[in-house]
Amino acid sequence: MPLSEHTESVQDYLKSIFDIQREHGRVATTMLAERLGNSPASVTGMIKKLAALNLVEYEPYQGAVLTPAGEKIALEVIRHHRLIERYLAEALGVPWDQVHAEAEKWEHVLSEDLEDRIDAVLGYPTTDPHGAPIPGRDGTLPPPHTTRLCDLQSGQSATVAEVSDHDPAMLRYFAELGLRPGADVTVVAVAPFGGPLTVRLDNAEHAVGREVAGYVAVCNVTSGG
Amino acid sequence: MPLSEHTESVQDYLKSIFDIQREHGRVATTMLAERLGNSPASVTGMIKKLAALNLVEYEPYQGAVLTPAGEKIALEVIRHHRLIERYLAEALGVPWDQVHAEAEKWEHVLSEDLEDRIDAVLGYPTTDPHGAPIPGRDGTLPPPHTTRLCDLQSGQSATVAEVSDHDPAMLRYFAELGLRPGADVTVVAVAPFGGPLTVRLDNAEHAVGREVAGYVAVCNVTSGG
DNA sequence: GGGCGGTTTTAGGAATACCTAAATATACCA
DNA sequence: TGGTATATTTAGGTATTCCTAAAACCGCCC
Ligand SMILES: [Mn+2]
Ligand SMILES: [Mn+2]
Ligand SMILES: [Mn+2]
Ligand SMILES: [Mn+2]
Repeated sequence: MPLSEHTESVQDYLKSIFDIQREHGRVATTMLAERLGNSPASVTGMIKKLAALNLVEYEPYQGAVLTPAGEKIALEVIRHHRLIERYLAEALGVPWDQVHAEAEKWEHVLSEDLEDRIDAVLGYPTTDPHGAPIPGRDGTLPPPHTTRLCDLQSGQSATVAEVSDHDPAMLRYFAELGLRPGADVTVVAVAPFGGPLTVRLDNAEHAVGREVAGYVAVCNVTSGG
Repeated sequence: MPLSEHTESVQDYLKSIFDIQREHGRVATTMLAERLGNSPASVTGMIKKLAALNLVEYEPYQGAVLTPAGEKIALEVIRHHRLIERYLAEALGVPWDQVHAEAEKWEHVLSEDLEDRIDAVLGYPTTDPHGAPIPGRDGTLPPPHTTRLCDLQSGQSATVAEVSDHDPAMLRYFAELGLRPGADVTVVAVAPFGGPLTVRLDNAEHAVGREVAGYVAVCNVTSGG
């Protein structure tokens, strides 16, 4: 059963449910409604439909969880999305703050054959331009990163692993700072009372808000040096 | 007003109306219904909607004709379609009997920005892989070819200009024969009573049915030699 | 343990784009 | 010029996916 067995709407719901579930466990109606920009009432209706299709398990008032079948489709859509983002950035030079919007549309009409061709042309990449992992053809996906830039303490260094890709303006800001996946970052100072972090990137120092730093995942954390 | 102002359905209707209008003038309900695979009743309904949007002129029982606004959108969709076909064939190696189906889906979600990037990467091509002209950004399109392979007489040579792209099996047949845009073809013999043509391509001779030869447009016709 | 606020579902409806069956207009032919 | 076959439209319906407003539920706090 290829993706095209399901409507674009169903694909988008499953994708969002997957994302929320990763972060929060069971998916509440309102949270899903906010993410999708639909009314809670509409979301209830669609969740019931997904449950009837055996794509989610649903208990009224208790939220929804993906079934294995639903998760498989979600991962397939996410694979399309991230492969396309990577392709647009690499092969067509689309700026990284624009690839998301383009992929959002294309992901639903990509054939499996074209998916494979794109994968091959790119040399079977494992991450999208924002550092997010691309699910394998078999639906495998590494666990999410656990450490964020805002979790680091003064003096610690790390490698940028992934940045949030939903706000184009924030992505342009990240690009300005040099805050891209693979970049080395050092936390020079952490202001108290939830204040900004001072970080060093490419030998330049920048003050960044605590909240923004929460949208950056890091790995390879080392202390001092 | 970008393409996305109109539904995919509207885009497909306008494209088909444009195609039919080129060949037959005023577009009859039934012919459009056949092309789209919809019932005539549905087509009547949509034509009335298009007329309300000022995209076609419509006289009940007399068929429809595109307005300038409708034609502009049709040409825009066709430009997307043919650029995408070309891109898929050239950049991703999609076989020429498969590009049509893929482009049919992608054409509706292509942004103007990505359209420009693809155009540039391809070096501003003027035809798709089947020889059909790609409308310019400004909506210009050369007049259709007037001579078909089946119109040639014994002894005449010509250059293949364009082949029909709607039947993948026929495209594979054309590829086998070497009947691709730009190829030189000579008509060696024409059987009487609507019989087959014998044609020479790449120094090999083939008998092809009169009907199939009607799906091949030619140019640069020369007699004898 | 009752009440209250926020969450969620139900009820009722709108828009889009299809369909089949029946009615009607057109065009052609005798 | 009437009659009929064909093309087209109208009438009535279905499926999808969204909406707002109102009702129902859940959990927390006093
Ligand atoms: Mn896929
Ligand atoms: Mn991304
Ligand atoms: Mn365009
Ligand atoms: Mn083509």
